[in-house]
Amino acid sequence: MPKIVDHDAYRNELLQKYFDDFAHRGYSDVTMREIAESLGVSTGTLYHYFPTKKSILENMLQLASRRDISGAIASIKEDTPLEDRIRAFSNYIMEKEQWFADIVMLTIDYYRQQNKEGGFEMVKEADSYYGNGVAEATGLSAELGFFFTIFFNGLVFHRLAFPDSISFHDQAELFIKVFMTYLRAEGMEKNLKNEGVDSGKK
Amino acid sequence: MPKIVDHDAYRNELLQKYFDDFAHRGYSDVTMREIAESLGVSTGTLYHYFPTKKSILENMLQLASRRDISGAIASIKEDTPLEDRIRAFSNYIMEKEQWFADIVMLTIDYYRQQNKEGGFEMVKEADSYYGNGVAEATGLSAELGFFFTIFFNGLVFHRLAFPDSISFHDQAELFIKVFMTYLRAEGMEKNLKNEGVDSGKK
Amino acid sequence: MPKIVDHDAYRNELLQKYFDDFAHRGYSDVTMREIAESLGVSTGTLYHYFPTKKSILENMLQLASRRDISGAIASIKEDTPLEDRIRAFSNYIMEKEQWFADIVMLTIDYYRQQNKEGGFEMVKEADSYYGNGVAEATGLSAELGFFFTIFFNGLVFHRLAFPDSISFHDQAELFIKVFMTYLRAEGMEKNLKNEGVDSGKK
Amino acid sequence: MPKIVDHDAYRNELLQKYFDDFAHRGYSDVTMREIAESLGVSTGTLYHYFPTKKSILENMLQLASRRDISGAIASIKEDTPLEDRIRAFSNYIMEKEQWFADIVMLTIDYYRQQNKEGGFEMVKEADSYYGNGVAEATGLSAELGFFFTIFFNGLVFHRLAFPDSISFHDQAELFIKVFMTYLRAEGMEKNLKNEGVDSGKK
DNA sequence: TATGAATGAGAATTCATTCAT
DNA sequence: TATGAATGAATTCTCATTCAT
Repeated sequence: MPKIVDHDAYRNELLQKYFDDFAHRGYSDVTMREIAESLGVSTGTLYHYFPTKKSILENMLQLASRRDISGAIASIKEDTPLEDRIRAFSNYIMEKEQWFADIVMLTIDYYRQQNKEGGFEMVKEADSYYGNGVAEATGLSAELGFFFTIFFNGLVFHRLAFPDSISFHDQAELFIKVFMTYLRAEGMEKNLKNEGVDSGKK
Repeated sequence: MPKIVDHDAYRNELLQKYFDDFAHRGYSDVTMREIAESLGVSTGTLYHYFPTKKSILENMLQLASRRDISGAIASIKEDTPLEDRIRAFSNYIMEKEQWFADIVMLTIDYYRQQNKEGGFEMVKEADSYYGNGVAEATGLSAELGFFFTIFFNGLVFHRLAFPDSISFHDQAELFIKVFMTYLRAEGMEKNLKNEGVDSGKK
Repeated sequence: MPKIVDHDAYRNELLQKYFDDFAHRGYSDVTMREIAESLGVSTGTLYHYFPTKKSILENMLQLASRRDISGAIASIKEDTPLEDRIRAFSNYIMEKEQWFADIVMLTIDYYRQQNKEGGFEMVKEADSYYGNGVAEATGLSAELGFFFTIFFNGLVFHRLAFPDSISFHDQAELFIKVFMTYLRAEGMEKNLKNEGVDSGKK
Repeated sequence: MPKIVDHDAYRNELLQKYFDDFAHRGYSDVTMREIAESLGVSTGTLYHYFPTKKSILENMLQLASRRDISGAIASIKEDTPLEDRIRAFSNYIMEKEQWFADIVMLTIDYYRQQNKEGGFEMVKEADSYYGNGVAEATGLSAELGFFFTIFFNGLVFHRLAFPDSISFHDQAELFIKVFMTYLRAEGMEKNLKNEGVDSGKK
């Protein structure tokens, strides 16, 4: 019998190990040799787990979007007011800002590969992470869930491009203030999927 | 003297012609030969105008950020209420969505090159486009100008990655509603740099 | 003891199963993994039976040349006139044309490997199949045996390269006509090794 | 203006220079790097003239089949008896035996590539060299032209595989004897396209 | 015996750049 | 200025072979 290896587990391990470098350097600027070396395996072994370079990007994004949702949701405690939930999300993103920036960059790489001849389909399931996941975890409507996601993706992107330009914390707090003002003005009920959450505020 | 004018004008013409392909395919996936062919010149000629591939990216982003600001500002009429100004900006971005998506993508490429050994400095002036330009054109504070910019960059990015996910118009209108609600609640004065613009309320 | 019988029998089975693919694709274009997969064994097992890829080619040709001769000779009935014997050979080759084409191709591969550093010796015994075997089975002189063989190898080769060019049957019949005309003209006796076979033609 | 090079002439020069090695080592066993080195150019330059490795094989065979016919025909003098013409052909092949062996081997390579996915069409025009060209140059019928060609291809192949087995000269003379016997017996007229050639003997 | 994970040298091909014309 | 032939290091991917289990 051959060496016993949990193929899938090892694949994920490799993906996570190289996630950061891959995103920062960019799909096209990273070489299979470098990836292999960095992971401490031979190129042959790398190809044993990933048939093509593309498949690494594909699997990375898939893995990321899954961990993404679960991680964010886990950071939210039950039975807390809406503002706290939103702030919890915001803090979660701030803490993992680099990681979210990685996802933004890999998404661009993915988009570009997708448009190539022989490219692959966009990972539809990643879309749920953008918006629906947020909505679910906060109790907001899907539209507002996307609103939230869009802003924070924009924030992550902006700070990636211009690190010295703005403060994450300040813009995030501004967002929360603006957002909460709107929700209160409009009346919470309309914007919440689940009645009773954070209501009754005079 | 006329030579120099021609030279620069021709450079810009080349940059604009290939801008879209460059952004969509990505810095690393576009070859100098392809650029040359697409522009109808030889590689030798291309190198005559741009000493390296990097310099094309550099000049492209520079050109983009300049046209960006001027175009947006030009679309705003004087003496209009704040909401109209904001909507004018939003509409401008919607109409040129593809162009803004290109800038987002090229910015990522630029960021990545910047981090490389021998990479170049980030174009500082591009930052003004993000935020300060908006603030200036609308009369908002710099902080709110960035707030605006961040959201719309997020929106452009999101729709780039997930074209079928959300509507530009709907999310933009939602933003305007949220934003205006906040401005009205907080009192316009605090958020405007220039008194007297869009005032007279009450 | 029974192990060894199994071992060799299994080896031959593997060789025969993959003979055709090997010849058609070519020694260098076939991979050990493909061979293994096609045979339903692991690469490890394949290496258990054949220490190197070269050894597969070697054993294949050896096996082929043996079966070749025996098969052809078996197809010839005793005490038949020379023309019938020759035609029997011709028919045998026509029926197994693909098989003979395989041998032609593998022989080229073999020749090329032989010329390499570390290459192997030509299987001398295969030569007997070309010519001597035919001579023996038909009662012709060695020289005419080779003459026969040469023509039919040429025919197989030509049809391999240009399948739509000529008919096997027509050219074979032409050969027999030409050949028999010559034998009759020259006098059979001179061209036959064994007197008495197909004689009495006073 | 760029360096002035006669593209096609240089291509042919490269093809002829490497013809022999290519055939002997085999399509799959020769590397582009080796070809380039052997030709004294860089791999980049090699690719400048041949977009793929396949295209080298393709062009080589095409070039060969053309030179083949013209060379053979040129060696035949006008107004000579048929037997002399045939012998002239035979001598021509004997002198260039190595070269014909090369073509046989390359043809096999070609056939194998042709059968691959993405393979190319067989060079139809090469078929004319086999048979029709001979017929034309000797005045024989097409069928007998192919008969001739088939035998000599077989002879070349056989001597390639088993160099010590038979003599080219002996088998060639045997062929001529057999062939001429048949032609005389059948009556020349039937086998000649052009009346009057080499007839009326005795 | 049998398996298939692991290896790493080497394959075909690409590409930014140079430079003779 | 303009051309495109030439370069060669670097890229993705392959594959015969080994070996721990």
